[in-house]
Amino acid sequence: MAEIQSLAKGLKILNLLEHSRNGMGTTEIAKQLSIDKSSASRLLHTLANYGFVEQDEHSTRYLLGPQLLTLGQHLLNRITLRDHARPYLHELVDKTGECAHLAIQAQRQALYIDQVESTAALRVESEIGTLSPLHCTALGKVMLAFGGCPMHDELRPFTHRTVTDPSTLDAQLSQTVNRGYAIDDEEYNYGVRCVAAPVYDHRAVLVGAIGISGPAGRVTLERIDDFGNVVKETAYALSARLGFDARLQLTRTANE
Amino acid sequence: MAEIQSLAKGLKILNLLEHSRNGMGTTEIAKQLSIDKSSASRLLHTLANYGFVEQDEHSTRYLLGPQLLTLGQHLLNRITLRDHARPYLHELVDKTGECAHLAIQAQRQALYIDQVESTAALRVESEIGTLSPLHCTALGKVMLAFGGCPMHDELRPFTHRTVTDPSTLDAQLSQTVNRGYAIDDEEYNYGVRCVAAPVYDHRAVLVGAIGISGPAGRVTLERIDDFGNVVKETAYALSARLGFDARLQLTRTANE
DNA sequence: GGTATATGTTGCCAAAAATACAACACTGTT
DNA sequence: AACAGTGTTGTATTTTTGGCAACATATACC
Repeated sequence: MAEIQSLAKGLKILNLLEHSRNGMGTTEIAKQLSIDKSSASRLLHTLANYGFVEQDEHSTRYLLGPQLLTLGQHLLNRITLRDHARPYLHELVDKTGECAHLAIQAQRQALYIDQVESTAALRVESEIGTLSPLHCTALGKVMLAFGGCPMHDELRPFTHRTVTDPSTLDAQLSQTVNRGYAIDDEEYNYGVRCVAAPVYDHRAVLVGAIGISGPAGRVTLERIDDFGNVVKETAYALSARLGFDARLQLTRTANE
Repeated sequence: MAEIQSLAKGLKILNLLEHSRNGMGTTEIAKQLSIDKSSASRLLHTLANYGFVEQDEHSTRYLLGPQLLTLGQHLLNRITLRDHARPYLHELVDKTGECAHLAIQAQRQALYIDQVESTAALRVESEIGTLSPLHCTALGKVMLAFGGCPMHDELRPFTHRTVTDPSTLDAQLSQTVNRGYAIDDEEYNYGVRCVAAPVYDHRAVLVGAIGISGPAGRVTLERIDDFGNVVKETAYALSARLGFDARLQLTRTANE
């Protein structure tokens, strides 16, 4: 496949500048990319003409420019969580063979807003648009554990495994935070186990959760941690797609 | 000044894609930029390789890519002004009930870098990342009046109230300096009035502006001076937070 | 269903643009 | 004052790019 090399060089410069705290000089950039100073200089001028980089006040070091903000923000406004999440739900189905779901928090419950069915699965009715309780579903527990919103409602039982004791639930939630994914072990529906992980946006705010659910016969307790890690990684990739930067979360939680 | 033309073409493609709702095809892009289909195709492939654009699922139309989000977000992280300003924007919303904005000067325009919406407000699309002209917005007039950077561009009209006469604008700017805040009286958008005031840093250098904007029905001409004083005081408090000392400014202006 | 129109991608060679090298201007340092 | 470092500009050479065409694929129209 043909690549326009000078365009590629310009884009490489932008990627380089991303990782430098205080900008970079022409010579420094040229060395990193193994190109001549003069080429770097001209590439930088072009990038600057279009606002993709800008020079520091002393007209020496180059920084990322405001045009990137403009374009990036534009992107955010037009793409909804659901559109973004869909390919990742498919990825989950491909990797686990189970049904995948996307939910957001609404009305102190988990609102299912998308679903991708596994090909081999029995035909189940779509759960999109349904609300589920937070304390006994994997998607709901993610919101409790990572959303910072405590559970005040009564812990209504749905199966004999449903956790109804607040302190037991608290223990489960901190465990959830530690391992990065939540588990529902037949706590809402008999014979169904679920795993879910958090999705963050560009402000490091929890915006939803994705997860899988399947029959206890296939989603066994032996395999559930493997599933959990797959879900966790996929959710992380989706978050990155939404502009989430793990470092942001660190500073945010540090402030709280 | 030398420009790397193929890089420029790639950047132009990104700018084109910003203004298209559902992406654009190779041929369409080629026509807009008066280049050959084949060139457009190769440029797009290069942009796609680096994540600056991506193809729609049907492998046809091109959209802006996630890398722009990553880079744009990175840029935001750099700007500590934004972090400092946030509580003051909330304060403005609390005191006035209107939307509050923070902007900096970039490319001879006002770059919106943060926004806090009033609770009662209709849900408006975020303006973060957008560039606005200086001569007909309150935030922009602040930069002209207090930034010491004269206006040389043409005064393009946006509404019938937009000031297009240089000497009228000059009079407005000195009035702005005297009272300490700038007003936009439906000069950019019909039905919207804005008020803004300058933010200085520890060196007494203008670093940005904060302000509010709201429907002319609520931000009336009778109340606008009250709003102006609130904005001015809040901006002053933020400046103090950034280490600004009013005495510094006096010595600075005396030296010039 | 079959033809016609439009779109996206790939080879090839001439033509044009980017590069390397050097020279130059400028800054801060020893 | 000489020096080392940086950033920019001129010019010839060489590489890359871009136009043209063919090809493959998708979409519209009888």
